[in-house]
Amino acid sequence: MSRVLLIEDDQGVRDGLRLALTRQGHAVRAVESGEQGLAELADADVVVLDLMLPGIDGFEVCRRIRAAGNLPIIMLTARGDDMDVVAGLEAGADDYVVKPVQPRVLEARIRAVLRRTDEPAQRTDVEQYGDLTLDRASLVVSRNGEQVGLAPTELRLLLELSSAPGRVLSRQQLLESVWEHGYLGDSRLVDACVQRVRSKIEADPARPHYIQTVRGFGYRFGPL
Amino acid sequence: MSRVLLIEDDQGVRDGLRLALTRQGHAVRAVESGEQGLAELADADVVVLDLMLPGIDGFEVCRRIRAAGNLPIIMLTARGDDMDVVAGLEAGADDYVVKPVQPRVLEARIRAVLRRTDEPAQRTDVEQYGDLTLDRASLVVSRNGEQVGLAPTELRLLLELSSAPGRVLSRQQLLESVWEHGYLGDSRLVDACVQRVRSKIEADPARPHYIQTVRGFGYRFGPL
DNA sequence: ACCGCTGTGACACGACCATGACATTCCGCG
DNA sequence: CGCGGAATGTCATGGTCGTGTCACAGCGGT
Repeated sequence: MSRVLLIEDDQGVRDGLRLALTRQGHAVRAVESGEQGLAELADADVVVLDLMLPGIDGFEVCRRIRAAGNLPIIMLTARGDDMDVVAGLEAGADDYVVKPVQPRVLEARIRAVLRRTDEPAQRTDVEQYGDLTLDRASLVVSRNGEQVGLAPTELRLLLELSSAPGRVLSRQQLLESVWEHGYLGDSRLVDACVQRVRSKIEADPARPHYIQTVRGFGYRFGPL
Repeated sequence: MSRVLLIEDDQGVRDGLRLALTRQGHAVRAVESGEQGLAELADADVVVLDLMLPGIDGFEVCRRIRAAGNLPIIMLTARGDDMDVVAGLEAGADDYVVKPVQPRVLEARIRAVLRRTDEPAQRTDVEQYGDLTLDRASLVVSRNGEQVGLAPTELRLLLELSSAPGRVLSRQQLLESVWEHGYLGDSRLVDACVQRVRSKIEADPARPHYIQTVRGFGYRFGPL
């Protein structure tokens, strides 16, 4: 849905929010310091910023983000004092959320902020299958927010299989649509490619979850 | 400072907030029902909306305001349950504040919301991608404030790629849209031009940040 | 005529892929 | 219950393809 830059030094909170936001379909980049965050600004649509950071503190990070552009910022902190809220918003934050926060509340606030700042050009070519995200426009595949590097043929194979979730495609069909040369005796070609894709997107390639073998027929995509 | 429409049925809260916001320099119009509020929308820059209202309730008022335009809405309510917050934001609110609220906190949130919504006035053809600035009106491209001299074809290529950030464009597509002659066997034309643009806008052309190669498919603009 | 832009070809290099041999699993049948 | 064959998984490797890179020549404009 959108690219979230999460700056949070507590690893537990960081991982929890990353997982939750990823599940909501966001591309989350999580870093643990302000310096790292400032280096990643170009890749973000919105920043979720903890105030208590090692090194340069959250307020300073906020000011620098403001100076660099008009990227929306949601402050996330344990300090819910009125003075803190006012100071945070005056520093340029778009919203101020007090920890602990329910992920879906945070997600709703992210959406509310993006509604204001995002252009109507929303990217909607993303598909979500469990913890697998598949963007047919940018041709990016990611798992748990982690981008997966697929080779061209592997990517074409995955796209082909996922374009018909649940349907079994024979090796012959795949050879025609993915490799474009229809006839090729018996060959482990498709098998080998499927194997490579599995090794990259499956948690346990021996027990595939996304690309399943249908013995005697071919392969099928999709968690069923 | 700005015109605030306060919709709140409790007279004590209403008068208190009106006084406080007026002191901050806002022009406050305070009404006690949704019907009255909806009649006053034209004169407001931002709405502070109580959810517990007699007659039509706050959610319905919110939806009607949304339907009427994109006037920013701050929900103000005693119900701070997570579900309520999510529901309120989903209904189209820009912010959600739980009573009791310090007037200056509310004022800071009003300012934060207005900072976003007043901006569309400066809607220009200037786009910002990281440290790259792209002005589609004046056709000026600059990096870190430094103007970049691009040749006509290079500029068209960059504009084409950046008009669909994140989307992968094939060499064929680029030949058609940038060069306007569709068919041209195999040619390194696009590659060469991409290379030239990279050498001018990328900090490290060997590891491009803005124009990325998607092996086997084409090129993609924008950091992902 | 100069100069910058643009298209083209040659070359290098790395990544990828087709291939075949071998291991493993699955399934039916004795 | 075990066996055998077929289908599939796994792996290493050399060849091939895609891309980066460069130099150069035509061309058009100032």
